[in-house]
Amino acid sequence: MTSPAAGKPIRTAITDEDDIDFAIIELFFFAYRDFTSDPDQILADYGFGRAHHRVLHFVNRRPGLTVAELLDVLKITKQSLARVLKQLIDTDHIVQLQGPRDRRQRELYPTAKGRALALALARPQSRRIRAALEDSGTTDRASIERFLEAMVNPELRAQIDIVPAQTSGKKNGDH
Amino acid sequence: MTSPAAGKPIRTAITDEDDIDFAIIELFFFAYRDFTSDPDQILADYGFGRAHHRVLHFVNRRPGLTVAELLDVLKITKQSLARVLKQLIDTDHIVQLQGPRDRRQRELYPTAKGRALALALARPQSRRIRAALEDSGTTDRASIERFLEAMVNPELRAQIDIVPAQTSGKKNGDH
DNA sequence: AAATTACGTCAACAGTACTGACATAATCAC
DNA sequence: GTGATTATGTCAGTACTGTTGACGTAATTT
Repeated sequence: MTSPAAGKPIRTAITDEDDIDFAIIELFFFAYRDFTSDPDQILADYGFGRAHHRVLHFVNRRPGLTVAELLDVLKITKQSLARVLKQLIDTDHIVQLQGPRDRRQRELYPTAKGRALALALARPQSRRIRAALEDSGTTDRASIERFLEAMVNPELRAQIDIVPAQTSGKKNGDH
Repeated sequence: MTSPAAGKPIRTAITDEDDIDFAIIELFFFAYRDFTSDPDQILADYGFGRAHHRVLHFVNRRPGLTVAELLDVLKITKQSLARVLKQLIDTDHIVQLQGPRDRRQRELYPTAKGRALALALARPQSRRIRAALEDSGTTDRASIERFLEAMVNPELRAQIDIVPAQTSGKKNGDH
């Protein structure tokens, strides 16, 4: 059962005593696991995966963003993006337009089909969030947003605020 | 640039107007992206990936859990687990003991080495959480925990509470 | 004119997940 | 006890998503 040189088993659970916040680390894992599982059934119907979902989401959120910008947001490589982007273009969920200023750039836009799919994918996730806010008795929605935003690397927070506005109470409307 | 039958580009950003909570959907993506990137450098030094991290985490959190229980927590298949678990056992981070009641079962325990690695991996994540709580001015830590827990599928919330306790309230030594 | 940039693509590979099948040992039900 | 079920391990094959490095083309910048 145990190999000869194996260390001895530790039978006590690791806890927060080591000044490590295992509680939230674990909650984050469970929450994200179930959060991302929501759209999986829908995606499977299209033969798509989570990578397609992410691309579709950001193209809908920031229509006209370039390939380079998308790579920067997703933090993946060109080759990883190429495959899923090509599929989304071939299936007419996304179209590319030549950049107006710089004709080397490809601005990415959703089609009506792509927008509809993005909405369908977001719907169950949004329902989950809404229910969680209610079930947890959260009165101050902005506090959740502030926490999540603070979890993001400071130098990357700029990516978040690129979006239109109307996030929470006011949020963008004033800074 | 656009194929003949391509749909027309939609140039307006998708927003919360559709009653979809894109703000938190997106924040969750960014937060988790950076949260999971913390341990990557350490893992790379060992030739491990995120799957190893998750296994190591839960074996340290619930020493003596069986393979079946671990599969249920991680929501992956036996074959997916087999490879990473084998590596962790071969490198003496985890040991298996025959189940006392049911000898078919394999109880999983961390070794001192495995515990040390789990702590090292959790440290930067915990730092990020602590900083986020402070930076966001969160006074009610429990409210964040309640929200995250409410994001988990109700039937799976039992998995969370298996752990020792001292989740919220005052934690342990009330620091 | 030369260097750089934005994008696309090719080849090769790694990590993590899946399904389905099969084997073994132990336990449970009758 | 015999048979069914359970817990685990393993084999084979596959899919998706990610990586690096190299190369080509068109457009822009210097």
